[in-house]
Amino acid sequence: MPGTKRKPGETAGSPKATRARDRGSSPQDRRQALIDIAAELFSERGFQGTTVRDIGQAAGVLSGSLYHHFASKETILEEILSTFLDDLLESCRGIVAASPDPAVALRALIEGAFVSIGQHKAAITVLQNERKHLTQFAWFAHVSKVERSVRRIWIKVLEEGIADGTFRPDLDPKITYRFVRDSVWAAVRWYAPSGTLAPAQLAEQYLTLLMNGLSAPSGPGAISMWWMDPAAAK
Amino acid sequence: MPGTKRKPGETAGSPKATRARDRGSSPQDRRQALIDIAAELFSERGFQGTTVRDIGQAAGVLSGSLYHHFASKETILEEILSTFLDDLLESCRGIVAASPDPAVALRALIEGAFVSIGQHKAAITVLQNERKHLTQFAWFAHVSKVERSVRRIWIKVLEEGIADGTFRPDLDPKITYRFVRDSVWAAVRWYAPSGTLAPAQLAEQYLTLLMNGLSAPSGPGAISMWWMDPAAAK
Amino acid sequence: MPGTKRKPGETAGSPKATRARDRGSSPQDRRQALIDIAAELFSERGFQGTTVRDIGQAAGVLSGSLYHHFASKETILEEILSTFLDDLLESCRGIVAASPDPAVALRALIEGAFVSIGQHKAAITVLQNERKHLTQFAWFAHVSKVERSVRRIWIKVLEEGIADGTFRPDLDPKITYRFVRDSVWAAVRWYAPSGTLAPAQLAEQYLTLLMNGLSAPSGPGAISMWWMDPAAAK
Amino acid sequence: MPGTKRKPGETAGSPKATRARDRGSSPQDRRQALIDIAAELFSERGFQGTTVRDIGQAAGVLSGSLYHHFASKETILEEILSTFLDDLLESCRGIVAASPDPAVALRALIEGAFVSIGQHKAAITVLQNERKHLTQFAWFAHVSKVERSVRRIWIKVLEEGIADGTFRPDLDPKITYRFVRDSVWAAVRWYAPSGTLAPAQLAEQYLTLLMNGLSAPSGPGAISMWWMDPAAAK
DNA sequence: TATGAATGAGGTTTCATTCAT
DNA sequence: CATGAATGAAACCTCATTCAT
Repeated sequence: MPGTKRKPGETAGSPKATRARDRGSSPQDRRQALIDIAAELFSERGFQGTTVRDIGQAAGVLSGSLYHHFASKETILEEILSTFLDDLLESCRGIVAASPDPAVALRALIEGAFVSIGQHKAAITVLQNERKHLTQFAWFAHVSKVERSVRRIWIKVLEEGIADGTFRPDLDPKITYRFVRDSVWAAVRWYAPSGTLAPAQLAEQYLTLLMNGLSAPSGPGAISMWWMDPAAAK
Repeated sequence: MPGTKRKPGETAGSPKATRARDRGSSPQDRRQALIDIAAELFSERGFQGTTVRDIGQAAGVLSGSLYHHFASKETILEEILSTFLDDLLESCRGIVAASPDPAVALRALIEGAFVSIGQHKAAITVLQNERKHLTQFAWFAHVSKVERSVRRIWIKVLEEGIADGTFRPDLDPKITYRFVRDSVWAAVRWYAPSGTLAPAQLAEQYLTLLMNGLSAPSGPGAISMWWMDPAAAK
Repeated sequence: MPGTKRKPGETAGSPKATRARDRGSSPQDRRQALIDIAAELFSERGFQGTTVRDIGQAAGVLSGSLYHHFASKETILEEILSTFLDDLLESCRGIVAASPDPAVALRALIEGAFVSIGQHKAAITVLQNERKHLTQFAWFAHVSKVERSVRRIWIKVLEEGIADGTFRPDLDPKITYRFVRDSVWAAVRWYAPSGTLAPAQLAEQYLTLLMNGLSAPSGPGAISMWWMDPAAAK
Repeated sequence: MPGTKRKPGETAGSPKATRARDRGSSPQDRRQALIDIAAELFSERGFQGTTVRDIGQAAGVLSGSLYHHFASKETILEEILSTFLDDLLESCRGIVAASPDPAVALRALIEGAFVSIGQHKAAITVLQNERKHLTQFAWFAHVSKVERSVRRIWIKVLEEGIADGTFRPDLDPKITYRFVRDSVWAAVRWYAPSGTLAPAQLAEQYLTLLMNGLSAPSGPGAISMWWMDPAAAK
């Protein structure tokens, strides 16, 4: 169709354009819907890689209209991250309050982290990918603070487990925490909860690996040390 | 308005301005030096978060001068990623060629991955954080291809280890590979090889955790299954 | 160097700066006005010789604002050329449909071409000067296609005129078409419709030359002045 | 071949690179060769559309090297245009000096113009396409001056032909000059002297058209008036 | 003479944000 | 609340030109 004039700038996408107005929901719901749309995009393209135009388009409004709901693009991210971390902290607190036993607590913490991948994919993705770039913002201090609270809970569980003989004593709780946290959350990049692998299955695989290690169980007391440097092990 | 002079938007950093021309290094070195500078910045601020002005400034030249050496900002990244993956593949191939034993091979693969954190920090960081945004570029196909080759090597080692009874048979090699890969490379975000923790120490901690699991070794035959779902375990 | 403010590289022309927002025209008009401004500049300085800053400045906005209306500088040109050629084709089709006689049709085609100089100066100028550089763009295919349609119409008229004995048979219609087309449109470079020479007068001069040639009519019954405007000729 | 490092910036094109040095010719010849190369590119891509890198590459040297031969890109163009116009003026002067008869002189002038298309394609192209942009340069005054001299010669021939009854008296010599000049030179855009159409043939077609007009010759005194508006002509 | 690294100005384009309607 | 036109800063990139080697 040559000769057809194109109109750039912004035009609210035709198919979704109606969605914007015929929503009988409360302003709070509208706001949350926008946050969810933005979160989806952030997790797909990154925070820097998502433009406010993208968000507006996905929501069926023009970019300028977003500023009636949020002070800035950053504000949206702030809300996404805060919600995630507040949820996470609450969940962690509930877990340790309910589970005096370190082993049980750790298991629940890990499962909870896996579950959060499904619920807070965007927040986890952005937090992993763009933390450095975000630390410059004042509001990020709150996020960091909550993160530290969560960290303290995990480390306390690990330390108690080591103290009471549940966990092996030759591990640094801080390093261990980072490994566990990172390896659980790294799954955010490839794990799609809607796929063939149920969250519980995935968690099971991971717990098996994490708790018993890769080595095949071999006769009682027969823990070999093959992974030590053979030369050094003589 | 002829005769009107506008303020230039960019000036080469004053103290280094003189250094720009009297650099006595070979042409190949200069190019590599620029790549290294860019890599450093990419790993700190991300690819999208680093401007060509930043790179130029860090190198003591104006941004335009970079285009004497590289066709585009993307080209620089391409070279960083290709170099990393080519190195990695070569290293992996050498390892499996030299280690017929799956256990020994796995150990070496993991150590090699840790070592690469120190050498290719930028590539690993960018690859983790901006993979999605990168797949749209044609050149990324090569990167993906090499990644798949590496993946095949790891999985083969895991499968062989399971087959010969070294590794526990109840793990999916593909999932296991992803966990191990992710948890090793996730360390790129916080691990500074120049710090107090030597790469070998870190690798040792990780191997301990990975091979034997978190559980403390307890008396002969006393492998409890506390981490199983308590409800299911009765 | 935080806190350092750099002089902006561009400022909307001061006297018109206020005009930018309170323009009361309809959206379509605004768009067309921008196209007209750009066309004027393109015809004066060429496409490559006109910067988007020039266009913005002439329109009283910053260059970036143009991208609210057009996807790129090229898009503006595309629209200018398409409009011209669509108009031209329509006009040619109307003429041949209304004039079964080749002689009458040719006269009308030439007059139409002269009139179009006044209406589509920019398009004709750019098309003549930068055709080669333009063929690399995909959208130019449409322009070329319409040009070929116009060409077919002209050549058909010439062929019919030769066939029925109106035009001299010793001319190649294709070459003749090119000469006529080029010599009419070449006038775009020096002809200003607002000057002392009215389009009709110019067309008349050209038709005199084209139809009878430079040679003075020598035979008996030599009719002079036939080319004058019939109305004015009494 | 992934992993292959690309080197942008400039590298003297490999196949032609040798041409640069093994030329045993005089510096004058070298200079002229560069001018010819530049002329070719200017006529293909326009002056603004040709970069000094393009010229250098076509000549097998780096762009910087051109500045040993010419003060600037503009200087090259200046030389191309001056040479053309000096040649043209000389040719025109020779023609009118040798042909006292206006009809013969005009014919020779036109033929000469056609021949010049083959010899000075670049100059004619650039002059047609970028005249406006060039008038701002001081050196262009010389070009304009010579152009005016040529114009004076043509117009004199036309005026003499009208005065002695050779050319029809109802034509404005100035307008006629422009038409003839433009329609001859417009052929530069599509006429390839190396093609199937010899320059002499083309000139013949054009002279036929120009001298006798499009109308088929019909019995003496039988000049029809078909081109008049039929409606108005009754 | 030629090279190659650099400059500096300026090009097109992007994008978060503002604001009158 | 939404629109749409605009801003202004900054992004990537180009290119004529310079100059030490």
